[in-house]
Amino acid sequence: MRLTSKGRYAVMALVDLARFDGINPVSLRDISLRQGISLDYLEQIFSKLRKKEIVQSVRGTQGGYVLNRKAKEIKLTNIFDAVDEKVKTVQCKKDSKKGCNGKSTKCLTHNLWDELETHINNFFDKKSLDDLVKENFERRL
Amino acid sequence: MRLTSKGRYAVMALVDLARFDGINPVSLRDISLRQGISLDYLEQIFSKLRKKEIVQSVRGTQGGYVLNRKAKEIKLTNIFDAVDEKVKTVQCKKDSKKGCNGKSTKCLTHNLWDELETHINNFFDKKSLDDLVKENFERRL
DNA sequence: TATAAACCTGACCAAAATAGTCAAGTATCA
DNA sequence: TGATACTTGACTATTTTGGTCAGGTTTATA
Repeated sequence: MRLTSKGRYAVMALVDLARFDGINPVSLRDISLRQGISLDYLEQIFSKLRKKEIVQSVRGTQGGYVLNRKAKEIKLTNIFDAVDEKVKTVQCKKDSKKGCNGKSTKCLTHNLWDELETHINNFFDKKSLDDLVKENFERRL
Repeated sequence: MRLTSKGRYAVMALVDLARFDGINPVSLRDISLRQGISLDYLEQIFSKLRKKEIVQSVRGTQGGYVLNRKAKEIKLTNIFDAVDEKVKTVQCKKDSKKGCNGKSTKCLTHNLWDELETHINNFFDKKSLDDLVKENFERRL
């Protein structure tokens, strides 16, 4: 099981951006340089974040992106959801015609994976962007 | 983030096997048929489980596999570990020469991923094979 | 002791997902 | 009217996954 870069990058970029929340837009170029993430890739990611109304774009010179909601109200769940980073434990859910592995019944461990998903999602539901910014800020003192 | 089949199959197969714990060896052929997992793939998986002393093989006719420890003492962590299913959230750890993304410092979200790993591993540490067998048995009543 | 059942090993491979790059725009501020 | 920055979509190399295939070896039992 692994977390993909897309999800990680999205969170990193948003933490970077959140530090300037309310001050001025942050350009992707700056984020790219500071976080070491390819600009082109960031654009793909921010396009999705914008569609899900997590950020707002500001065009033109001195433009960039700003948060569309308070950092406290942006949960990691929202971010992962926006960039299609999902916690997938079983395929069975995809085509509900079949059970698991083509059987008509649930596989022996079906409930387990459900539990695990819930467990992980709980973690993401609790954490807000604001939490991350604060943690990071405290660490620097 | 997704869980790979290898980890899932390993757990499914072991739950299947654990139901006959102490009675007689279970052949991979039987598990393959019951769980709908390719025999060849099961062999790969059980080879790893045996090396980590989670199961023991019984050769010859009527042979198969048996648990090498009590089901209660086999945690999911052990199983995942055996089949190289790891919870990987950050790459940074791999080459400790660099920080994250080639920076000399930890990335803004490094602690977050560490926390997440711990959170997930806690879940796996608590669950034993025995728990799963019981849950499954109760569900059938 | 022959043979079939079952384990064991390693090489190989196709498909999917990932992690981007590249190109060609459009909008807007200064 | 540039320069800056967002916007979009197509494309691609690499890696991982999820197996298959071939050719063994070992051992119980008839």
